[in-house]
Amino acid sequence: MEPSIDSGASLRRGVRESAPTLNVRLSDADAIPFPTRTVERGDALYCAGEPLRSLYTVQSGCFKTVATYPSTDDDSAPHTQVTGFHFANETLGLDGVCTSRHESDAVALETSVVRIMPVGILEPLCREYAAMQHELLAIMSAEIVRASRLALMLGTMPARERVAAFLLDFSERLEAGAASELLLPMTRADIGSYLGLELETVSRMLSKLQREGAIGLNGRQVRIVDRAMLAHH
Amino acid sequence: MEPSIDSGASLRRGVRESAPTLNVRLSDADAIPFPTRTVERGDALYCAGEPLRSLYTVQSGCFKTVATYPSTDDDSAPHTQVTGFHFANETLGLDGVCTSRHESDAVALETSVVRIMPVGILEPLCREYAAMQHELLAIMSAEIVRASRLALMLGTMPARERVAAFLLDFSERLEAGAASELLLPMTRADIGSYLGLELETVSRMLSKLQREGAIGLNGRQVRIVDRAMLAHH
DNA sequence: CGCCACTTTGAGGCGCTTCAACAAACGTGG
DNA sequence: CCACGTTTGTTGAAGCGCCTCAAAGTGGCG
Repeated sequence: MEPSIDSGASLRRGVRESAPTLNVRLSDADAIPFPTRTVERGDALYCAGEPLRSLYTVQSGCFKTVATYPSTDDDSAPHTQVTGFHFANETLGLDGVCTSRHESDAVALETSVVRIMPVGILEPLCREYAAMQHELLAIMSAEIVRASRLALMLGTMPARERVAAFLLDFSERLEAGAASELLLPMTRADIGSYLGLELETVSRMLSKLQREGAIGLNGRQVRIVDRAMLAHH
Repeated sequence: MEPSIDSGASLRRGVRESAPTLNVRLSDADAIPFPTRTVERGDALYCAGEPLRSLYTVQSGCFKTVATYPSTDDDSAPHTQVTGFHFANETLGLDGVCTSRHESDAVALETSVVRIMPVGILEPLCREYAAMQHELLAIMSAEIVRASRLALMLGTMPARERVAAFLLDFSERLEAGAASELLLPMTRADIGSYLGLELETVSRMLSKLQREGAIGLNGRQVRIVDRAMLAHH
């Protein structure tokens, strides 16, 4: 896929069009000669603990971010969880700004291309262009909201609703926008880790949604049949 | 409490000292004549949906932020959850930057004082001072990490560990720093909502931790007796 | 073709929720 | 001041949802 000039489209849902000031935004970063990098399926774009050199915008493909947490424990297995999936036009590495080190691993779920934006260049750019600064802040804020929504889901929803919400969210974030034919790039285990469920539970809930007629299911191929049924339950 | 000049202390754990550039940071915002506001216990500093006018730094007291989420449902009760507690020197309102509207309610758990930083002033200031911009980005990044950690906890830990982790986190975030005598400003229901548990479960786990000798317990007074026992389990 | 990673489905058990009763602390008005 | 309702906290018993363990099925790829 060639890097499209998405000058009109905002980078994320909920991001406002920029102020009428100088119109240079992250979305327009195509205009800036940032290099790109290709990451093969299963390879890490970066790992937790590495010094933060750049932020990355997904050009094509898909990543998962995996947090490894020594837990409150010392010897036993550390907690680990998929904290997010990231598709085209989404930005990776934001969680590392605070410590100047990456807080999680970013692993490609398929062969993917990212645009590399060095933080040493990004921050001065944002000081120069108000719209760019505003958009970076907006992107980070959106990431806070995203993480909080995840926490809310993990804290309040039963398994069935979590899986349903995951499918809806996934379909809405696709470039096509609200497609009904999905091809999941991640395993049941990944989904389960993300949703705070076991992979067997994810599988069972998908099967149940299929029996109820809300979705069509064939391995990683999912067809959303009844959106309302997924949403209202 | 008078607004202390915490010029040396960083605003949050994990935030690096600023670069050797012009030394104007959010931490030094005392130097800027931002107004303050007092919020009585139980009152809202802001509510979800309101337009974002300012960010707020807690001077004294404590807040909870509550997310109300229409859920995937229409008629039944909406999901609601405490997404965070915020003590002195912590910043409120960051989740609203992306939509220019607050995403949650902020309610004072006790009579509290905040410093009001209008976003219309803050963004230009950050463009002028690199260190200030960097610190704002760092604070937002730290909030992403915080929310992700919460999600990780909700996704992986059993009830006992959640409560133990909550107590440790609380004690570390106190101004005194790692105090062992805590006075919880929030109810069991608040804690439960935050941890994705029922209030009865929180109460049971606290009692259990007391029986095991990890803490002393008397209503909202908690004394941390054995830190290792809380951490390593 | 045969291996391996992934998925599905079943059966049983545990952890947390739910429902319920009671105790304690608090504020309020008589 | 104490009686009173309200809010908060504790503890018990029963039930269910998800996890755990197990086994078989499926698809991709060397």
